[in-house]
Amino acid sequence: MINILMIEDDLELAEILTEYLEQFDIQVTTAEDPFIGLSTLSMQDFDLIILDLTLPGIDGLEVCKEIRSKYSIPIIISSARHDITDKVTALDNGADDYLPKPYDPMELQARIKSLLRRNQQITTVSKTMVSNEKNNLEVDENSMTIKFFGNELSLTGAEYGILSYLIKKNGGVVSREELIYNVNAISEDTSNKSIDVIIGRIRQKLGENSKEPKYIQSVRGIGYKFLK
Amino acid sequence: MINILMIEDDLELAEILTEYLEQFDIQVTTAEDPFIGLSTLSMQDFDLIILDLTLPGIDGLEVCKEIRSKYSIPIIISSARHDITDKVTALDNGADDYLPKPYDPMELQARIKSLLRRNQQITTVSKTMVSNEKNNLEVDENSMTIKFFGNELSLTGAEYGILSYLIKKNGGVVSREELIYNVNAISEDTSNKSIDVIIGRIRQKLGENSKEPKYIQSVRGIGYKFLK
DNA sequence: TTTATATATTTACAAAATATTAACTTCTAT
DNA sequence: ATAGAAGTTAATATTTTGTAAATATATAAA
Repeated sequence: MINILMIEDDLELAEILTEYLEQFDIQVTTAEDPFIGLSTLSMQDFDLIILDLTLPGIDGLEVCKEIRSKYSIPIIISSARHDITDKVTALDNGADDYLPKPYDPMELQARIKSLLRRNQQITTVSKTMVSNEKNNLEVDENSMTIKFFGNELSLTGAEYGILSYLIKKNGGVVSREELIYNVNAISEDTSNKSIDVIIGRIRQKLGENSKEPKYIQSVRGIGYKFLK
Repeated sequence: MINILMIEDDLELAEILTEYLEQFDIQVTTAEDPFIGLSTLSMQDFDLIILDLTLPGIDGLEVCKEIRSKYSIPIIISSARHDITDKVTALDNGADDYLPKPYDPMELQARIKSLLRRNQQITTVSKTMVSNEKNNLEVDENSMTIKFFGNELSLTGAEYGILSYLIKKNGGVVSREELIYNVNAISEDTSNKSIDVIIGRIRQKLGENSKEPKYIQSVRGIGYKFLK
């Protein structure tokens, strides 16, 4: 799923494009106002920006400069201004493409694809950390690794899946069924008992004594929870 | 100094553009014939290609596909064909931009600059070694080469594609499907098993022991990741 | 408290899944 | 024709998952 931010005050056009792009698994968030657009950008992750130039309150070129000064996200300018100076200024100010209105949505889609193909570099990092005096665990979903006091644990797929699931649940109780159903590396026809076995193996790797658990605690009759 | 290869049979236009771009420290090599263009490309390093679509002997789209299957160099299509299908097909076949003739040379220059800004990055991975610290892997996307401890590795297209992809992912787990889909030199109907074989060949060239991998680690059930 | 029952933990093992490697075929370009 | 590369297949090695059985612990009933 690709996420695009569209800064465009022509809502009718925005609507048409949004619907068109949806077909290609591209989700569009529209900001009518450029300032709202900028604040949306600071709160959410997007893969690309489509920016109109004639906006209320501020010139689109300024918005473009502003975005480029903070982010390396690809920008496509979509504008009714056909002036060569506008095009050159926009491209010089950090825009990656300039599409003069009106255009065929198909061309927009093709240009988005082309730009993202080049730009599909480093994926957004998603890290979850749990740390206090007693425990210090860091889940890196990107590399599928878990660090325990700074050292990478050597976990199998099922072990990684269960431990990261418990950690992400942030202390909530998780049933065995929930684990079987949600952890990819565990097949769905696995028996509940097998979960206990995998938990045992994780505990061993954490150097945990199940009598006095510091990390994973069993919840009788249900499953397990991660101790915060 | 920027080096551009222009494949264009309208020599008058080529002459005008060449002179214009020279002002901006851009050197243009013109190939009137597409086949000569392709062989020039294989002998010299260029930063970007400007490709006309209506060429003698072969369709420009074919040339585009051909170039993209071997190189990751940016391609700007410059064409009198305004048809939306041509635009979309070109962009889908690996072109980075499509500029309908006639255009202002100034716009061409702005688009060249914008594209190169994105594309002229070099990825370097440095590792801390026992004895000394050194940058030991360096990916140069322009020349499509990878240096290992300063020496250029002799990699085939598929090997370069996979290794550079893994490195760019910065330690993120990459599935076999993702590699098949995203690495140009690998055809899309390749079986997953073949990826393992190519990985094996890369490992051999890196002098890696798969039991104790320093560079490429397999991620059971998914694919591989590059060790940071 | 004692006993019975349910549940959890641990250990050992077999089956299944997956990765690695080598040898071979096909394809492409020269 | 030849060489090099990509891709396939099959044999081998390895790892992981899941199960079963033995043991330990907790809960509830007598």
